Amino acid sequence: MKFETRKEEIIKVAATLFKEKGYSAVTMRDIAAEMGMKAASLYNHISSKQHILKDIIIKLAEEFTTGLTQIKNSKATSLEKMQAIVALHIKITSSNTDGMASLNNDWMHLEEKLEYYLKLRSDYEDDIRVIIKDGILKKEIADVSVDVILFSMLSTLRSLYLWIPKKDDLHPEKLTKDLSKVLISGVNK
Amino acid sequence: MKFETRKEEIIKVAATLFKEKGYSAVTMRDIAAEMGMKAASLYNHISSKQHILKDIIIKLAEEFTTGLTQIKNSKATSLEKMQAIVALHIKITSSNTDGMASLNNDWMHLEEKLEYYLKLRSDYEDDIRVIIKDGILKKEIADVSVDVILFSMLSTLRSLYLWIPKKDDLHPEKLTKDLSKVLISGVNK
DNA sequence: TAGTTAAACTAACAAGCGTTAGTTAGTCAA
DNA sequence: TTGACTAACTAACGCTTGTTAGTTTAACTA
Repeated sequence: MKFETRKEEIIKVAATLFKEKGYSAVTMRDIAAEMGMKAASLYNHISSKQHILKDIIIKLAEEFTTGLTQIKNSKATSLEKMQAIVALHIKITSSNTDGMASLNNDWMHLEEKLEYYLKLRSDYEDDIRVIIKDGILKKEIADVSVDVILFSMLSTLRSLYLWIPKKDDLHPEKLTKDLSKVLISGVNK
Repeated sequence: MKFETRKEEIIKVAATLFKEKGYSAVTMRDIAAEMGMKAASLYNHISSKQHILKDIIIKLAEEFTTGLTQIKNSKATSLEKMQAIVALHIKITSSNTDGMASLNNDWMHLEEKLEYYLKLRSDYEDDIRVIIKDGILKKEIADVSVDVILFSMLSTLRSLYLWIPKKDDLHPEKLTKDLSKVLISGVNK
């Protein structure tokens, strides 16, 4: 709180409200009220509502891209890379669950940056697809449809923002271990 | 198309638009334009925008409740019940992918029916939790955290609406088999 | 102390919102 | 042919939206 600029405070408050009701249902007056000021005063710190959304989403999307690039270029096995992806999502999501809600649900309201976001996302998915394919080739991963594996894994990881805040006593390492086990080894005995 | 009432047409069109932009960002004028009429004319068939949302969401939520009740009361093993839940989600989702988007993303904009919806949802999750617990007790399911299993499974099933429309050649039985395998047996060799 | 700046304010704008009232044109049964 | 019904229309309502302009207040800086 201490060293946060007023702009960062507004973005954080906005992200919380966006998570609850979605970008379109939140008004500048809602954000201002939560900040204890009038809507017009927000414009001393931010340039537009759209810009707030962009700041939230693009920052997170680029974090994911950076993280995955490191994993991709490491010399871990495919299964180890999968586990590292789980850890990456848990790390980023638990540091900003509110922002993750916008990333997942409000990306379509990006205007100028929409195309850029879509590129980041499809590249991200393609990179994971390559890791899975490689794992199947090296017999580390079962020969099921690549898309089914990718979809199932990403669905779970992208929903973490809904679930992590409910666990008040979060141990990222333990969650990474448990979730990796369930995603990779399944749940049957 | 033939035997659809005008009201059903409007609800279907609205669901498609809600999926693309979310309930709050879709205007009655948007829906009307897509129907080839003026916004005011919609009110000859529906009573309010809110009512359209309610029709979409509550119908689906009740379908899930009915389906799960049947599974719960069957004498299948826990693993068979899990597989039946996967099949239930695939069946309902593929019959109405657009509506599923509203169910997942716009339930918080329900007004009078919000409480009822939340009750259906939490009962639904509780019923699945019981099935998982029972499976762990009977050594059919690995002794991992019940919540991790529930969360991982439901995240994937709730995201099906995003993924099913992309597969133009959908075979529900094959998808059920593949997805059950990945969710239950995992992906490693 | 005087000048500058940061960050709040009030007031207002044009545009868009969901919805209502009243009207009109076409279709069918009596 | 008349009367009722259906489903569209135009026009407008009161309200809310994001945003701008201009002003005020208080705190630093010279």
